Amino acid sequence: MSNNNLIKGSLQTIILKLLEENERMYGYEITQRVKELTAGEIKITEGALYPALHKLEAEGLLSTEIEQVDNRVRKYYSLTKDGQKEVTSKMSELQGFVENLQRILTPDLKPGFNI
Amino acid sequence: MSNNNLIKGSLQTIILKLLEENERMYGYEITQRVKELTAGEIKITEGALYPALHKLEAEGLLSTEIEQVDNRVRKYYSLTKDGQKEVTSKMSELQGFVENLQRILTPDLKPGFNI
DNA sequence: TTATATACATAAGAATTTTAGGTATTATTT
DNA sequence: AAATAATACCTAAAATTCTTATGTATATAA
Repeated sequence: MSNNNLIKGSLQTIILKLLEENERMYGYEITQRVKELTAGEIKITEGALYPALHKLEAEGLLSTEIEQVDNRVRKYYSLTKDGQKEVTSKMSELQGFVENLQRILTPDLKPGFNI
Repeated sequence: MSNNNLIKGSLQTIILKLLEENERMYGYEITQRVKELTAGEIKITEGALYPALHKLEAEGLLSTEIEQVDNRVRKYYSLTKDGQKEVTSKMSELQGFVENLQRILTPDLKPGFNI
């Protein structure tokens, strides 16, 4: 796990959104899914991921179940009720931010453009 | 000046891009332009802006001229040669990151979608 | 005359991430 | 058989970037 740049601030949203789509996932699985979805361009570092998961759990947005698979411990995360509400909120926050970014960075384009 | 959050790291790109479009700008002007372009939704704080400008100047991407306007000091920033190259690089980096973000967060959509 | 706008700046603290380590099992390669 | 990579968790120091709070100073508006 290493190098990307950027991502700062969007990691929580990524975690929550992936869990909205997948019911439950474990940490390592999240890193692999992101790598796969972005053709290896975004690599979630473990030093960023695990503290983020622990924080979301401490905030009551995620719950955990530990399972034994092939003598290896897996810690599965799922959205709580509060977590489910938070996904929507965090997603529209991020979407709004990206739209504003585009307004700043591509001043020629009008609303409703293509990337 | 207050609250935004999200995508820490895009401030440098914003500064460089605005200077690519405007030849020269001073700090306060940048905060106002961003506020105006985003209908007040993104407010660049001075505590973030000035250190960022100083850092870009220290890296040789920006140059400065100080001017007196109505008894008030203004510090105008312009892109250096290196700065001009860096805009392109930073812009495609950010654009690529946003595309990857969309791949993670909107798995239904195919490349070339609308925001 | 008091507050707001313009215009710069810094410094403490918070939040997030990178880098670098650590443990342990299983699978693959040499 | 031994070494490496992959799977799977974790933490801690340092770096980076941002917020919040302050400070200075002039001009304008209430």
